[in-house]
Amino acid sequence: MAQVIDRTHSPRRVEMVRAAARLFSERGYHGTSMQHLADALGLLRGSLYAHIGSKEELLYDVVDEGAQRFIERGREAADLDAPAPDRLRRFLIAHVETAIEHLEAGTVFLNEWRYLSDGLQDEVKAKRDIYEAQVRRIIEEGVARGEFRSDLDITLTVTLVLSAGNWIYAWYRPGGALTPTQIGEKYSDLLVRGLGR
Amino acid sequence: MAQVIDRTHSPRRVEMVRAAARLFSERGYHGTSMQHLADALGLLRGSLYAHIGSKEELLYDVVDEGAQRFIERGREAADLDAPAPDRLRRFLIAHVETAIEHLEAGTVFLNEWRYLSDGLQDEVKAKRDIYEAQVRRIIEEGVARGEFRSDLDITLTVTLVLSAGNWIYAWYRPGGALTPTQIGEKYSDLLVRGLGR
DNA sequence: TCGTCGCAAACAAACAGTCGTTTGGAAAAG
DNA sequence: CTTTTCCAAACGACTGTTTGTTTGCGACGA
Repeated sequence: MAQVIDRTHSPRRVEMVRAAARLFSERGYHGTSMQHLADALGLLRGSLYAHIGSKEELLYDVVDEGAQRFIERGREAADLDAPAPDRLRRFLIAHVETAIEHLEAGTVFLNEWRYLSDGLQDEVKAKRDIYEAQVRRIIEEGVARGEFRSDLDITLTVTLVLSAGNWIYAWYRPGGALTPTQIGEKYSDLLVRGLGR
Repeated sequence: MAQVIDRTHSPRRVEMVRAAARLFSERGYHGTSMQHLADALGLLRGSLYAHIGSKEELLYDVVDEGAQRFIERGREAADLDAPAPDRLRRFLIAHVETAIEHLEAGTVFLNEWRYLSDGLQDEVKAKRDIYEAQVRRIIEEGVARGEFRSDLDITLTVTLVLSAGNWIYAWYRPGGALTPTQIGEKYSDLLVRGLGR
């Protein structure tokens, strides 16, 4: 019987989602057992089910929380009343800041979402599409207003921007030389002006 | 007893590595069981151990094979006697072509290498560093010769190039509108000239 | 202040399977 | 006849989840 559990944000549940984010990001979803989770919280395996319905529900919570944060921070930048290069700059800064403030949840969002069952995957994809549309809007309007080159392949340009942002998880480690803001700044400069002289 | 198995490239073993690449890329390393592998090959679980020493050995083979291919194709481009922008262009084309020709092994290389035990991880990291150094050389020489901007943050620039290349796995699906060569071309143009006019 | 009720949280134990791996012997190949 | 390949069976450990029961605590009326 697929037990449905209180969607409340009880302190204990929040604690579980946070522990899950850490473990899933370190060991992967399939590499993390309910035993690992229970150990991290000082409980027995079975006791977790007083707070959650299933392991997958926990994965979904982590992934969805990550997606939600990106959408909200991204919209602020995309909705700005400013030239496209500025909006792109603000967008990238927001992205890098968000990614780094929530490294663990973000890592799970990018690497483990595909282990969700089909229905839940669709919900995640929908949010990912919303985020991508924000970038696309910035690029398209930049081209329309003559702030970006008119010969851009829009789709590939959007992909390049997202590549830069999402690959953060593969290399950034806390305590690096650059602040999140600096990384965002430099990326947008690099993207807008290019490597050439 | 940690059985060590013939490192030969017997046909049956090659077939296993290929099946492992497919399954690991689809279901992840921990999400793939020896049972899945055996089913794919029409064997029983235990029979696999006539050809391999362990599941992890299989993962290492897939990952290492992927890394090797990138290094070899990358060197051809990095060693060219040509202006840096041209070498970068050739490098990106080679990268995208390699990635797409071996989508499955490449996906495993990027997503699953972290599940290797420490010793094997180090070997993979060493090869990854070799590849990164190839990009770095192109960028540094481009700056030194005045072909790229002199105010580049070299490390971050290298990271951006690798981001573009590695994120391929997240979005490319066979049968897309662009050929691997076109993707490489457009990426290098975008990176060198930037989005701005 | 006391007893006791209700309730959520956690335990203890078990469910039916699956995990990666090893072993001994049969079949197949050369 | 030797060597490789595979099966059949088992190893002990672990999987996610469910169950019945116990624990501790706040609210309650007297």
